Amino acid sequence: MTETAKIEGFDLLRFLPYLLNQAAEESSLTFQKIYKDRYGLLRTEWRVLFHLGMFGEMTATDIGTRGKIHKTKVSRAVYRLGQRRYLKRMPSETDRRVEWLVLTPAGEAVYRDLRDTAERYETALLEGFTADEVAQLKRVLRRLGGTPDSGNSPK
Amino acid sequence: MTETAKIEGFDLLRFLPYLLNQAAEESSLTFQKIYKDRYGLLRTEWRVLFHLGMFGEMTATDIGTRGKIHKTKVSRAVYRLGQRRYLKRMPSETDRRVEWLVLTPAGEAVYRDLRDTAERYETALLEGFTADEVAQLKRVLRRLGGTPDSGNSPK
DNA sequence: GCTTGTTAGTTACAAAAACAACCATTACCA
DNA sequence: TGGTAATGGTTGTTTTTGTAACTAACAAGC
Repeated sequence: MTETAKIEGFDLLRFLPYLLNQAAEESSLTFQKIYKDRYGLLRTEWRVLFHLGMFGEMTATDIGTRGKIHKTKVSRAVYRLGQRRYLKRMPSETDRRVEWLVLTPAGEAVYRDLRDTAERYETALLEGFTADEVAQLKRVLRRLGGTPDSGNSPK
Repeated sequence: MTETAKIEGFDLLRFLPYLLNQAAEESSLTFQKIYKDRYGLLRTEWRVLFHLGMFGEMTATDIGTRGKIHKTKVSRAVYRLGQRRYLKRMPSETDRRVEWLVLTPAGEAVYRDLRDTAERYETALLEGFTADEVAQLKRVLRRLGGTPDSGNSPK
């Protein structure tokens, strides 16, 4: 790597959004290979699947709100997951615009496999950091990302 | 938000790659509006510009390696930055495949403006965290993202 | 009931990214 | 040398995404 040093009082390598991107890129590229190679899933599809696996029945809008995923992305992911028979759609009895989404047994199996893999992957990723560092990192990231503190938040 | 609770021992909201993504997404979407509205830059273009502003002369490959940006993305970003006269290309004397890239005065001006904006943005983003938290966050992120410790690293 | 406004979700089209194939050069090495 | 591999960079094609506009259903006020 050839380059001329050119120091000014700003270092891209310490610029937070840059660091966040690099770290996010690195960690999701690695994990992406797994769900893509193993099940042919796209990033959004994986995210939708995980939401359903974790929370059970949800509507498309619920998923979008929770995961900050745009509704068109959710819509297309749901469509593809449906085609692969990883989820089924159940029309709501009370509102005909709404469909409840729920994983099929096949979808559940994929979810469990990926969830376990994710857990192992995270463990590997965090090897070498102390429990304190990890806890603090996650706390800070949650605040930065605007993630609700815990499982439930009202609309 | 309607949902059935379905607790199993894994929480997507605590899954590190997920948190990283949310935080990265949040922070770069906000900043994206600035460089897009103000200069019509694309994300990759902004990143390339910043690299050049920070390190001075570099080749396309250098930028790709440093920033983990695929070479086709770099190539197209360089092309567009060239069209806008934000950078100029200088053929290498020793290797006719290589071109050195360097910002024009116009490019420098854009860089300085965006850099300063970025600095203010980061300050706002990190308001409410202690200096210690920030330092530790960045240290951890650098390690996760495989970012070289400081400005210079040999090939 | 009927008009107006919202909400859930899909679809169409344009912009951007991923992927692969491709020159032109330079490096390696028998 | 000369032939093969590797490198720097660009271009073409296919996937994904982003943005807007749209349909269908519900809600609210009069």
